Amino acid sequence: MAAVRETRSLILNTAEKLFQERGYNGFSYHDIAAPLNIKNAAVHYHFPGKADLGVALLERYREILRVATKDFMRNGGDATLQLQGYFQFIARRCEKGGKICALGMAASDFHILPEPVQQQARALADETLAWMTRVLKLGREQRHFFYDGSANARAVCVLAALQGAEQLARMAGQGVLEATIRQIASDLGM
Amino acid sequence: MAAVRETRSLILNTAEKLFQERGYNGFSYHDIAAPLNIKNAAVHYHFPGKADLGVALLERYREILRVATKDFMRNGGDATLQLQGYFQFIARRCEKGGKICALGMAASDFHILPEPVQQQARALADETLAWMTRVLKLGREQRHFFYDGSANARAVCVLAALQGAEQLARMAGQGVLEATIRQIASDLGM
DNA sequence: TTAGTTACTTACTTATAAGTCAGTCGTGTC
DNA sequence: GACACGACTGACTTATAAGTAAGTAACTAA
Repeated sequence: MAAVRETRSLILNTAEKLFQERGYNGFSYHDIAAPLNIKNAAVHYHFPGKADLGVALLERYREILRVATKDFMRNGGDATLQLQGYFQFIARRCEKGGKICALGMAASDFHILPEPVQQQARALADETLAWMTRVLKLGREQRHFFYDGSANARAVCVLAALQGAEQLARMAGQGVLEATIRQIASDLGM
Repeated sequence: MAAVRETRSLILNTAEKLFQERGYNGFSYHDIAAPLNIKNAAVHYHFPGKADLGVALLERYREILRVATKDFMRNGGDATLQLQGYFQFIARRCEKGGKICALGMAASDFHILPEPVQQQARALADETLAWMTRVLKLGREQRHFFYDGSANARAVCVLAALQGAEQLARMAGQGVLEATIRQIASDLGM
């Protein structure tokens, strides 16, 4: 028997990878169970329905983001560092196998997600946008970034470009993501 | 009985709508057949396998784009008009029901697409990027647009931002797409 | 030492998707 | 007026996904 809660984490890891590669409808309980050498029903033991799995997935994802940005959101700090951290977070998660970050995948699968998973997806989008807006706002005040328009409109633009680039990269090559990140950074005067 | 080729077009219309709303794995032959009051098997008559349907869908989509840009690609022309046309094309296709344009959906579903459909998706991405690059290149030469960096890197950025915005708009509201379009236009000095 | 709990497995059920195939029905053709 | 053809329908098959129920092995606490 595995250590306490061990299997649950392994299931979430595997499911997250599959979700980012293939989308919510693109993997089954069997696809999760097989590489872990457990049975389909073991996954149902930890996550009775697929919606439970989806919610847990996005909750964990939000938690990672929240931990990484908590201090900045509360006390402010170096906006450049925050943004570069996010660039790395995205690049790392997408580099091998053309994965798409959970936010982008949740967005494109939005209409086929069960309602509780949609709620998580919306929360993730809201939190990410709120954080990005604050980064750009503080960054401009600190004269680290330079841009026209409201911080909010700019945040939407930057986040959209990152999400879109991850996806285009699947078809037009990994260079697309790197080129976009460089261009965004350069546009902001980083 | 329907007029010649009529049903085929209706199937493609319905499938395209479903694809843009729910993704490749998110709809079935039954979902296409039901609103047209035909049977599942009638869809198979026109498109034996789902891959045939996917290929036909993207081929038609590419054709629409090609027709709309053919003259510009050959002889040049007003870059502002081309770009504004694309903004409208995207906004119209996405406004109701949170659809995502076929390029973006193909990207996020890429790894679950049958190989022939992947080829179509790659071709669509390449063509769209080539067109966007030419628009931005000519537009700068004509002094309609102003931007830093290569036309190619900028094209990737603009296209990525549009694709990403469509998707974020599903979760964060339609305003996101409009804000992004305005911001892109403003950044280019339009 | 036994009763309970956790983390599973075995062996199903049910639903739905993709796909097949023989047959039907109207339409123009010779 | 028989015949062929295009565009379907009806009635399947097969595969796979989600989900369930009953049973079991190992540890845990009274």
